[in-house]
This record gives sequence, structure tokens and C-alpha cells, in this order.
Amino acid sequence: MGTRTGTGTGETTGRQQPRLPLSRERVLRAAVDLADRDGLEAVTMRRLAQDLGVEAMSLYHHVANKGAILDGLIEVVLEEIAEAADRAEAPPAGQDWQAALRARILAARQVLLRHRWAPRLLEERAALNPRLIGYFEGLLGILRAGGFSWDLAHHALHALGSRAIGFAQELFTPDDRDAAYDEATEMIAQMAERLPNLTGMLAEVMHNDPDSTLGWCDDQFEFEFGLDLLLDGLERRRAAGGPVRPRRS
Amino acid sequence: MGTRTGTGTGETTGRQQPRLPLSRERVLRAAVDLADRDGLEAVTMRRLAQDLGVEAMSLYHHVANKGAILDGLIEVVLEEIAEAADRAEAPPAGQDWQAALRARILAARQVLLRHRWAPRLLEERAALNPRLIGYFEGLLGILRAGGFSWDLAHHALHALGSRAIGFAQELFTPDDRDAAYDEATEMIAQMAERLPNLTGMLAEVMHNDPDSTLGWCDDQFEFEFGLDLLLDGLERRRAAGGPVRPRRS
DNA sequence: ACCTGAACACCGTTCAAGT
DNA sequence: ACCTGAACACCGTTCAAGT
Repeated sequence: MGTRTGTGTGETTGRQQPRLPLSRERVLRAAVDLADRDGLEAVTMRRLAQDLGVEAMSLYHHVANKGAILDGLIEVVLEEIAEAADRAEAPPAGQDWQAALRARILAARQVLLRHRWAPRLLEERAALNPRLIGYFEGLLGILRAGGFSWDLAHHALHALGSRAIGFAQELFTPDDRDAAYDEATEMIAQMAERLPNLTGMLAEVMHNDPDSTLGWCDDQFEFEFGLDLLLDGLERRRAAGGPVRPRRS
Repeated sequence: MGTRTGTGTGETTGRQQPRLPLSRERVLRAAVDLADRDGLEAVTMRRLAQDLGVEAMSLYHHVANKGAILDGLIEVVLEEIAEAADRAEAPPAGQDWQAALRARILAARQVLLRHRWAPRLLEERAALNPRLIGYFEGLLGILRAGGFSWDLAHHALHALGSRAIGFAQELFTPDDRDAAYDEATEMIAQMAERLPNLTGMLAEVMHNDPDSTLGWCDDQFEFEFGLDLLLDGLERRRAAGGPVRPRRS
């Protein structure tokens, strides 16, 4: 579609350099650029190689396969989100939990707007990514500091779900729910000292409901909880009357 | 993966029948079954043909191409949603808008849970589908009957967004926003008599903001509006204290 | 150690040919 | 009218070969 030189050193369009060597980092940077430009379906081994001025097979010396590239893309985005969320200025978390959460979520959104392909990828293959779990650990910490019970904080994470990270509906929809919950439980247990909030929440939720050691979330309940939050809030604004905002922001 | 006979009449596994002829309907039914069973990426022309006991090329006599099959899948799901939403028993809309909306949205959710592949497909290529627009027209009618201003009803649709139909974030994220909004505006105008609520909303929103004849939604504002609904609601439940629910439903 | 060309099993699709 | 086989331009990936 776009113009294409077809030869040369690809992204480094300067004069003939000694051909700087390929690396995992260069491959991932090119993949991010390609996905930002032309979407995720444009990220093929052959096109990526073309952008790098190299043959498709050369990529396999720096990444195991295409799946590793997709996982690398996830890593890049989650790093950007973590960085943006940490930079987001907000009150010291203990003071105003709403402002703290709001700032972090809006910062994450800015990253996702730069990488439109990211939500789908995160939904498809990031459920157990430690960095993503760490992000939710941070949100949970803010809720706890704001006075939330473990129970309510748990439901709050579900309700915020798609807004907190930009993907849809059920927060996680793995192929094998029970296995995925098992893996998540184990991962949190192994990182207990670094994930105090998630560990505490998990203990509470499983204590409240000893039957369901597997699958400790009731998706239908969580869906209705989030839906009712919205419906109640809308009813309140309706009853209050008046315009939603004076001018377009 | 699964067992596969490789020959015979496919889904009609009875004895040698006179080979009932292919049709668009049979192709779509087989495609829905295949997607339900093995996911959307399993829906290839060759595998679909295999399930139907036919060669891949035969499919092209009943559908224009693969895109037409995907659009057909969308049509099937939206029909099921419309049917389920209409069947959902609820108060006569004028009485209790929350119950009416809730019933329709939960009915839609049941359909989407049967077809896990549907949200992605809807998000990718159903933005301008008349049946989907008709579904939102119905939701908007409930809000209006419940006493919502056009303005607040508009924001309510955005806030419910992903929950109302099961897909994410921005409600619609077409490649070319302005062109898509243009098309949507035109489509609503052409169907004005069948879409009184959307027509009314559109007139109001464009009157309030005459600058933006194109792109009549401010995504950032809508995101924050929905986010704040959730944050306010969570704060209210937190302040109220007590468990969220006595037992697991 | 790093890169490559040919090849394989998959895609969607076209086209000329069969009944 | 309906179905098919061969072929084309794409995929991801393997493997033996080049430097």
C-alpha cells in the first residue's frame, strides 16, 4: 500500500551504514511502529523483515517465533502504562482515592490511544502477565488506602475492568477459566510479598466462599454489579436535572 | 485436533442422502457452529467446506467471499439479540426505566455468552449495521421514556457502551472516525421515521455544538463521564459500608 | 554467530473446466 | 446451475546451506 523502498537498511534511512545488527529490541521497536501505522494484522514476519531491510528468516535468530513478538509488544505497552501511571501526578493515595485512581486510569488510557492494537492483544494473551498483575495490584492498593473492604475492592476492580486497562467485558476470558484462575492464584501466591493487596483480597474472597477454590469470580454477579453502578449513577444525574456540561471540552 | 471423517455429507451424518444442496443459510449455520466450537480463527473457507462435506470453492456460489460470511455471522447474532431483548419481560418502559434497560442488556449478554467470538466481530465490522443501530434506538427509547434529556441519554449510551452490547471502550473505533460518523448520520437521517429517538438525539447534540458537524462525540469526555459514574457509585457503596452481598449467587 | 533460499503446510481467491 | 481442480499470492515455520 504505502511507498516502499524494498532495499536498504530500512528504518535507518541514512546513507549506507555498516548495517547495524538486528536485535530483539530493534525487532520489537519495528513491530510497534508497524502496528501503530497499519494495525496488528499488518505485523507479519515478512513485512516486519522488509521494514528492517532483512529477510523474514533472520528474525528467528532474535525471537523464538511470532508469538514471542506479540508477547514483546505486550511487554512494551505494559511498560509504557506503568511508567505513565507512575508519572501521573495525584494525591498521596491515602487522601483522595478517587483522584488517585482517576489519574492512573486516564494515564493508561493515553498510552492505549497511541497503540490502538493493544487492548485486543492484552485481552487475548496478557491475562497472567506479571506487569499487568502489578498494575492491578497498584489500583487495589489505592482502593484499600481509600477505605475499601477487600470484598468491595474486588468488585470495584471488576466494575472498572474495561476502563482500567481498555479491554472488554469480563476482564479475563481465557479458554480454560479454571486453569487460568489456578495459574493466577499460584502466581500471586509466589509473589505474595510483592503483591500484598492481591494476596489479601484473594484470601478474603476465598474465605467467604470456600466452595469455589477454583474460579473465584462470579462473572454474572460482577457484570450486574458494574451495570447497577452505572444505572444508579445515571438515575441520580437524571433526577438532579440540568445539562451534563456547559460546553464541549 | 478433533476427530474428522474427511468424507461424507458432513453435518448430516445420516446415511447417504441425496446430498441436500448448499445454501447461504446452511453455510452460515455451519459457520456459527464452527466459531462456537473452535473460535473465529477456525472459520476458514477450507474448514467450513470440510464441515459441509464440500470443496472450499463451492462456498463462493452462495456467499461473495469470506467477508460476507463474517457479516452473516454478525447478522445471526444481532437477530438473536433482538429476539432475546424483545422476549425479556420487563415493565412497560415508561414505568421503571432501570428495570427495562437492565432486562434487555442482560438478555443480550446471554446471547453473547453463547457466542464468545461475537463481541470482537461486532466491534470490528458492525458499527453501521442497521440492526445494531435499531438495538440502540430501543435503549434510547427506554431512557427517554424514563425522563432523560437528549443530552444525558446520549452520555448514558456511551457509559453503558461495552455493557450494552459486550464490546469495548469507545463504542465505535472505526479506521476513519469522521467518515464513519458521516455515514452514521446519513443512515439515521434516511431511516428517520423508524429511528425517532436517535434522530432527536442527533438534532439536539448537533445543535448544542454546531462546530462539530463531523464527529459528534467527544470520546475523552465520554470516557471520563462513564468513569466518574463508576467512581461516584463505588464511593457511595464504600461509605454505606456492609458486605456487597450475603452469599455467592 | 548471523543471515539466507528453497520448501512445506496453511490462508483467500481466480479461472477454466467439468457435470 | 452448481460444483471442482489447479494455480496464485499470501501466511508461519523448518531445514540445510551459505558467510
